Amino acid sequence: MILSRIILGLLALAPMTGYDLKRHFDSSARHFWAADKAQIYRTLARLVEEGLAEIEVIPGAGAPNRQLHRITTGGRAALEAWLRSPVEPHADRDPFLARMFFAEHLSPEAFRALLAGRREEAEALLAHFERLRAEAAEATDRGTRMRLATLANGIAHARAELSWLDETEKELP
Amino acid sequence: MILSRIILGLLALAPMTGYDLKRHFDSSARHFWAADKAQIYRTLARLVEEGLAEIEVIPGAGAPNRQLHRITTGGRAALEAWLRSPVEPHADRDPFLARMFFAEHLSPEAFRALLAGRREEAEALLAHFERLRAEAAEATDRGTRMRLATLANGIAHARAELSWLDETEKELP
DNA sequence: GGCATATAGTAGATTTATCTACTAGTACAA
DNA sequence: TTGTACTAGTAGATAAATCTACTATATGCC
Repeated sequence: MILSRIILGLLALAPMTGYDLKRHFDSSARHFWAADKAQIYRTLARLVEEGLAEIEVIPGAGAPNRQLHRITTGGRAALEAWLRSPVEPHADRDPFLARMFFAEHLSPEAFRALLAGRREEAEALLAHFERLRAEAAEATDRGTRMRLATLANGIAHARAELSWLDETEKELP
Repeated sequence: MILSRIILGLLALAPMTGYDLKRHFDSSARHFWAADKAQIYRTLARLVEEGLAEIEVIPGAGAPNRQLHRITTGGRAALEAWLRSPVEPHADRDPFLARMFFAEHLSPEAFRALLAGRREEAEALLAHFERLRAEAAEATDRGTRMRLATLANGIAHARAELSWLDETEKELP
């Protein structure tokens, strides 16, 4: 499963709790992967079972314990093996484009609203990405520069989407 | 399920067999939805159960019968209700970007190969889209123009990906 | 004081999607 | 004549993802 390898990759950056991971998936990893909370915890449990990660329980004074997950040597090996394996086929599923494809069944107003909603989303996404990029310090090491390049990919696509919206709104008023 | 509504949309264009639908998902609908053959047939069966589509069996002379699926009045209503409902949240999952994010664990050669593979894919996709666009006659009706705009979206993103690759290969040789 | 939000995690069910392996005939080419 | 690819569909298992609903505590706000 790809999710398990992404989690290993994140744990290789720093030991984390399930909650920490969820925050990563909602911010820095948002442009390439989404993960449900339940799925993250389940996957972590499996990684521990397989010996690819281990748990250090940090007792919360009163508060619930934190289970800090740390990648093991075996985990690092599994991560690297995955990175060297053939890239999984990728087929995007975009509910907006699906609607666009059949939008002839919509009234002109409803159609314009559809495009407006997409624009709002794309703008929010672009703002999110640019905030992330601004937060990042200058890229010194190769790892950071690669993560920034991944972010640049999200920015490029968000901008492409906005340009396409400009054109489309002109073409199909 | 979104897939069922997309299938209704395609059936609204013309009555089709499961096989015909599969071909659509692999060509004209490829930039926004992928569907497994088994999933298509299962979904068709459900649509018939729900009265949203009906089957006309076309006996094959010797060859297996074709089950032509035709959208019903109820099916058209369901399609339009879906189009008017709020757009489903969309979170893309891109295995390539996931690897890119952790590519510091790769050797420089393996990293270059990763980018080269992505470039090949993007070029093939762009060629596929441009072939589709060339095949299409001039857009006269609104429906065709909307489908062409959907295609233009795919083209815009394929081009954005190629530009990003150009930059990234310069930035991270 | 009461409420919302963030932290941290668990449990179970259901829905979707994918994988594998079949049947069966047609068309075409080496 | 054997093999490959295409058309058309079925069956069952497994994997992955999502939804819903819980338990707790801490922190800050009005």
